[in-house]
Amino acid sequence: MDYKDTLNLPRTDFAMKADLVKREPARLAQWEATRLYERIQAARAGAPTFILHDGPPFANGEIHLGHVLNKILKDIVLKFKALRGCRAPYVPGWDCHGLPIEFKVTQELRKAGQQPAQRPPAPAATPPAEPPATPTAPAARDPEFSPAAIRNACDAYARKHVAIQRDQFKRLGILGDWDNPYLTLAREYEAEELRLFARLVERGFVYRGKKPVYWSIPCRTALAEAEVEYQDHVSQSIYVKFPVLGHPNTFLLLWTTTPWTLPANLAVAYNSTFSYSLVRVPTGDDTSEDYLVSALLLSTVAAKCGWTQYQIVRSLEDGHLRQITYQHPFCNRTGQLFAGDEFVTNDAGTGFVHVAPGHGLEDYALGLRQHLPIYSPVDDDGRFAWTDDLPRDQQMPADLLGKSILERHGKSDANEAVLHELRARQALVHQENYHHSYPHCWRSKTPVIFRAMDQWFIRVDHRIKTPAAPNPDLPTSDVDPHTSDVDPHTSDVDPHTSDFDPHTSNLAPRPSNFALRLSDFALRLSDFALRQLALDTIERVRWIPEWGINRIQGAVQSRPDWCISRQRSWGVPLPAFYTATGEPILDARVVRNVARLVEQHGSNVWFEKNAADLWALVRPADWTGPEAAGKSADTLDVWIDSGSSSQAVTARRPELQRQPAASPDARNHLPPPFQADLYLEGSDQHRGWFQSSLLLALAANDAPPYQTVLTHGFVVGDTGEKEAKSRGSKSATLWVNDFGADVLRLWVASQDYRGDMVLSEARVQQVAETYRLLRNTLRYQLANLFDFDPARHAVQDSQLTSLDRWILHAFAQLESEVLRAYEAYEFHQVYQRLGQFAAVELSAIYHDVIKDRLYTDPADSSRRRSTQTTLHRLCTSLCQMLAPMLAFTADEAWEFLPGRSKPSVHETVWQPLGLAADPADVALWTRLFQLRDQALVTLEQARRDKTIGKALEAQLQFAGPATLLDPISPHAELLRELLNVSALTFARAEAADEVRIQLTAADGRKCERCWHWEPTVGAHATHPTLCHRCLTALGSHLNI
RNA sequence: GGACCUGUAGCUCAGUUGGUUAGAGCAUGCGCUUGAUAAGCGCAGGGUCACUGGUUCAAGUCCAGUCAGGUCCA
Repeated sequence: MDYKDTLNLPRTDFAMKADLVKREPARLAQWEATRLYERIQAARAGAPTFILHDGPPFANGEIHLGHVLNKILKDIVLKFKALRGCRAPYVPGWDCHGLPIEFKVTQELRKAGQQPAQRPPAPAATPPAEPPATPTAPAARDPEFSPAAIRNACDAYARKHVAIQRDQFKRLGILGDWDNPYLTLAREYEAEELRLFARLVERGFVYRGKKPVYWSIPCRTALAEAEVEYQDHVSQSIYVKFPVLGHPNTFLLLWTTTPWTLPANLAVAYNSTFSYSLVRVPTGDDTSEDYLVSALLLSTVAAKCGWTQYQIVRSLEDGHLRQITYQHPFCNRTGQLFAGDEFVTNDAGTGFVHVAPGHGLEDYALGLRQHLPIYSPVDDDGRFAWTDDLPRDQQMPADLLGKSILERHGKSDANEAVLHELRARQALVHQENYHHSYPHCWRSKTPVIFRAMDQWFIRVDHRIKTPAAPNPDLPTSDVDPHTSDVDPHTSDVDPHTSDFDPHTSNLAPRPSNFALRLSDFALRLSDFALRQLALDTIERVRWIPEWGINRIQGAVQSRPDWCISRQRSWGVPLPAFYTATGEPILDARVVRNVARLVEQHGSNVWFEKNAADLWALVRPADWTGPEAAGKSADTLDVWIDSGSSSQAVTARRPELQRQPAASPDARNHLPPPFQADLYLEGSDQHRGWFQSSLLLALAANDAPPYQTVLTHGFVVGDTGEKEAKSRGSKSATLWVNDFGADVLRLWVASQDYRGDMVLSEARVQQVAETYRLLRNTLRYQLANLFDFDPARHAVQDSQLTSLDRWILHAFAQLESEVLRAYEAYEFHQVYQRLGQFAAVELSAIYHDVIKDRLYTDPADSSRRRSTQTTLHRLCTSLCQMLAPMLAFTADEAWEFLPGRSKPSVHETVWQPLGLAADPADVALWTRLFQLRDQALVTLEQARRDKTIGKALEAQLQFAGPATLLDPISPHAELLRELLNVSALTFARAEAADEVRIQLTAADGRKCERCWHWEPTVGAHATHPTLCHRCLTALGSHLNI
């Protein structure tokens, strides 16, 4: 007969080949059909909450690898938290407003050469012309299309891309409320954002001021960063004399490449760390002039200016320079010197930099610091013009007025006129062409200018006058637990029982050291300016990795006031009005009324109604201020959009509210409703969303929007350089289609995300190898559980064999390490530990050793059932440990697990096994593994000598002194099993000081069934090819 | 140009407060097995710890600088 049929060989339908690209979409469909996400949320009702607030990606284009990384990391966190019993909802979001979309849409509209179809119906009569928003309001919009038309097209565009990206995200196995994401274009969102803005207005944070922006002269429009292209350009580089007051014949020598900005010069900057020389240059027989120049640049400057003989009179430092006053070369005013170490360099020029606060960002920042006017004597056509910022007699000579800055054939009237002015006063020392890269308008291809415009700002150093009253727009966090509709008895998880061991878990819903209570902050905003409050708060937030704190501190410390107005159509309207004389009206009550209107009709209402109608709708009944004649045409900076999400989403969505606290004391420690446990984004967001969210939450609601902020690096290509489509990089969807989402997820988990992550075909291949290892591990276990029913066959702990106890002990250690790593967000450690455990402890040792007992022992023998009990436990926990990373595969394997409690692994609660081992056992096993290592060398030697092929052909003799042998000799069978040899004996050798191993060919013959070499083979007449053990095993089977 | 960060075997990661000969797993090579088989087991090779200098009895680890790469800013 064929004895193979009498073995308990493994069998399973869990395929070895993953076929992820085919299998994953099917599982996804099943998750959706059975509403898995909703089931998990329902099962966790009443459990401790973990709120991760999603940073909204931009609703433009397809997802790229950065999105993949970010969303998978978030999903791993949330799946882990849910697995550990938390209610961890996920509300995905999209950032829908902003220039890139408006840009794309206007291009498309222009290409189509027509107004969009969904243009609002034109009124019967021509609508009354709007009064200009302000006298200097920029005409930033595309004149070809009405704002409402552009906005409708942008809305459609954004929604289309939300749908595209949503499907791509879902394909990655990310569970969440995809049917109800938050969109910054939703009217509820916009309304809440405006209410937050109202709060800033009433607290005095918002003001109107001037700031230099890019300006395209032919297009008569302000430009955004993204609309500027850098091109090579030839500028006029000039060295100019500025007379020093009180020192005749003494001049500052300064350098500029934009002569036309000289009429706007209000200061000169130097570097306080440089040394400056006063040099005397002969100009005639007895005459000379003195010049101030940076010492290090002196020789270059002298060469350019043709100073052949000059003398250094003395050197000057910071202390001298700051006291100097100079006369403007052709305007009737004086100026001062200021330190500008950030931008005064020693690699070009003279060490003195011309400062025109209305014409440059650095100049502007210095101007603000020194309280200089933001003076920009240029009109919308790019021509010189007097302004009201300075008295007329201090401004440029009248013959400069009207000169155009726009270049024609490389020359501009304004530059020429200024040069003429300088020459006439002998103030021009040197002039040359200067080749450099300079910003140009993307449409007209002309050089752009920097020009100060009226803008709205948030004052970052503002301190509110009175202690904060509660924000009326915020839901109260003080929920009465008795009126809560959550029934803790229907929940899977009892928040009050001991699932959360403080020693092994920091999953307690709120680590108390990070519980930032409102009361801590409410008073402090009146004690400290916003910036200082933010800096204090930053120290109380947990930053992962720790150095993230440096980034955010740097960003907050160095930031200027926040310019929040944009001359754009696709955004939330900046709800200001203007009087007939152009005075702005910005009032919190009006803003709240606008919010109400927007909530009812959407923000298009602002663009579709004229100022009079709008004003009538939002004017407070008891209004005593000036009446509005015009409305703002500006939109809010998109960073206000996404930065408002703590109030617009975290505080508003019902599922993001916390479980009401059980005791009054605990309730005092409940964080405010807009505060999330975790924000998780790329490290570029320190300056972006982390900052905007923090400032807005503090300014409006007195507390930070997050307790912990985790950042990750970026995905780079094989060469370590940035991945970009332009470099021919593979798209995210292609990666998914080539490898499957689970391999990509595993790749994400394998990476230490604190640095850059290199993605390449070869490296993903490596991860795919690990994937196969893990999949095979699960497959082996499942295949050997084919006849196991835990309810009927499970063996009690005390009945487990020593080998089983060993692996469970090792597994318990693994589990606590994996748990720790997950909790510390160190997923690459999870990956390493699981991979190594599967390879070494399981595949190379345990799985290899137990084959003999699983296959050859009687099916229902206690030894086999003990091992199956162990396998069942291992496989159960392994599926759970893998589930956050291998979302599809772990769930697929789970379906094959006998006696599983829930349909999906993602619904289960992962309870660590925690089998503690007897210390004596641990010592024994340590010794056995030492001997095993030693024996493996002996076996390998014999294999090379062709004495044996497989280990079962060998028998081993361990010889040594009694002191070494006695502790292990009772465990000969254990050791034999561990080595998988046919026989193992011990021999006393008192003279030896160590154990020696001798290998010989095994006695007897090979048993046809178990493949052991046994002397008993041949003893039985009917079954001459079987050993005694197999005969016994087959006793009932064969009717022996 | 500035701020912050990263740089340990081909790959992914360990490496406590400085302390023997720098460790794993994967991959590679060579064997074994053919009852996990497009699997499994064993053995072996592989590192100037980016580079240079310093502190120290002792440096992958501390300090300074250089180089390469990234993010943000200019």
